[in-house]
Amino acid sequence: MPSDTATAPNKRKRNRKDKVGRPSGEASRARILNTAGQLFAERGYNGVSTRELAKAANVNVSAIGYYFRGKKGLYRAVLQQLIEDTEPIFEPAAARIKAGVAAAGSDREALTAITRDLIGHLLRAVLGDARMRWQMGLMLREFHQPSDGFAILLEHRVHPMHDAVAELVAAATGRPAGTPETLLLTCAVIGQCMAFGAARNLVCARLDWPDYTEAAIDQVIETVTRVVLSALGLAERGVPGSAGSC
Amino acid sequence: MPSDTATAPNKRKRNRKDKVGRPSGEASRARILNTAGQLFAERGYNGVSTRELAKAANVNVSAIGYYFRGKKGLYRAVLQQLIEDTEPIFEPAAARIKAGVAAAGSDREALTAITRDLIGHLLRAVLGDARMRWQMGLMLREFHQPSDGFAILLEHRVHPMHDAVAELVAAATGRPAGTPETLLLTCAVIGQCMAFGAARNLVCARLDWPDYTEAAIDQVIETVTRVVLSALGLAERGVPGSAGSC
DNA sequence: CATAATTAATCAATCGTTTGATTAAATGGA
DNA sequence: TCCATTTAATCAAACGATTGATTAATTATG
Repeated sequence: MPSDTATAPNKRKRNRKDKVGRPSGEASRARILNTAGQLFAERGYNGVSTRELAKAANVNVSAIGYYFRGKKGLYRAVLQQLIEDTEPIFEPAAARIKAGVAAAGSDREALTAITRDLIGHLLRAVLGDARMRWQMGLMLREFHQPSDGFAILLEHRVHPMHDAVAELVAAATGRPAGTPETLLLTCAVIGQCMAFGAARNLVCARLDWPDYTEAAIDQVIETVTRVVLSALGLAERGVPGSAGSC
Repeated sequence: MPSDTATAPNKRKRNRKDKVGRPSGEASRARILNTAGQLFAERGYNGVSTRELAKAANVNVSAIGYYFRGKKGLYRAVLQQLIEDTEPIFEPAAARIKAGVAAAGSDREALTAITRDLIGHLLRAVLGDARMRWQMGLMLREFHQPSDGFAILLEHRVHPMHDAVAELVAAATGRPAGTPETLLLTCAVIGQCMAFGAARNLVCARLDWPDYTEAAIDQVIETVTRVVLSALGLAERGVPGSAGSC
């Protein structure tokens, strides 16, 4: 019988050893969580049935109710797990940007380096790493069709990252960080990266790519970096790029 | 019983009067098509049941089978209708860009004007017009999770528009239109606009907007226009913007 | 009357969820 | 050490509800 903590079966009561019953519970729970994340990301909440999910995760259907109180609870748990998993990636990234911007002052060379670092890491995460890939897919789904979990996603992942990038944008443009102009430009910068993740099929179709290869990702990063740098007025001169006709 | 044309019930057979039976068939068909488009756009194919759909369109459930041979047929018809509806918007827009670029030659003022026109029209379509809004929502869904209809969407709407914008990008950057750099930059430009449509909830949350108002759309257009112009090296000087530190 | 349009009723299949029983490991008294 | 007890985990089976689809009958119009 599931506990009232909504995230784990009854565990709290026995303090002596805390280990009774079968030992494979944690593994099954994690397997469900992982499989559900991938399937929800690629087909949506309504596109995946609990039976198919259970079969893919090699568990019995009732395990979903046992561990997560049902399908909706599982979806919420997937979002929470997503937040936890991306913590060690996003948290230090945001912190590094903030610290870098504070240290850079008005040194535009330094701001350029920070921007390059940001775009590279963001795009490699969104387009490259297999796990991060479907996690970003799930986030994109939430952005376009928010569920109950959209709020916590906004609070724990979107706002911190946007705030950090907004400081970078503010430093580059010389505007305060809270102005609508800065916020919109921040959305444009981050949106530029997300777009290449969301429209993966479209981009690959246009470029005649089978999928995002390592070399392809490098090309995307180069393009986006140029766009963002020029948008922030940080475009380096002397590089055979698209920006700067001065 | 539905006909074999997959888009209309039996009509071709009677040539004498060609008008027998009830006259409201076309209206019902159109009502289903329109309602289905909106619902599919906001909740996805699996998120809408035929019963709910029929109730929303004020028709009997069997009308879906009668007019469209079932749910899948209805979805295909929605995509085809979408293509037809957006024809008078996209076709002349793409043509105007191509003609404008050809006429502009290397006149950067003219290229700037074309770009302003493009971004303005595109964003107003994606963010403003109620009908175009959910149509774009459907297209974004297809981009992220392609169905059978993705191919014709690609052929009739994506490729023509991308080709036109690619010519503009090529003219602005001085590169050939077919190079990977040009194609990627084109994806970046169009993706920039789509991103503000896809992440509507996110943008509004960040800007503390209830929704995209007329004034809000103007601000978005201004921001995106600046980004794109600077990315194309068309940034006008003397404007208190973010680009150009020359 | 002929025909197109619409209706209610019903179909098998699948949905998410729940049940009761069973299995496997850890526990504690002898 | 042995064995009954406790607990967590897993399972097959079934629940009622809903799904997309289809049927046969009815309505309305030229």
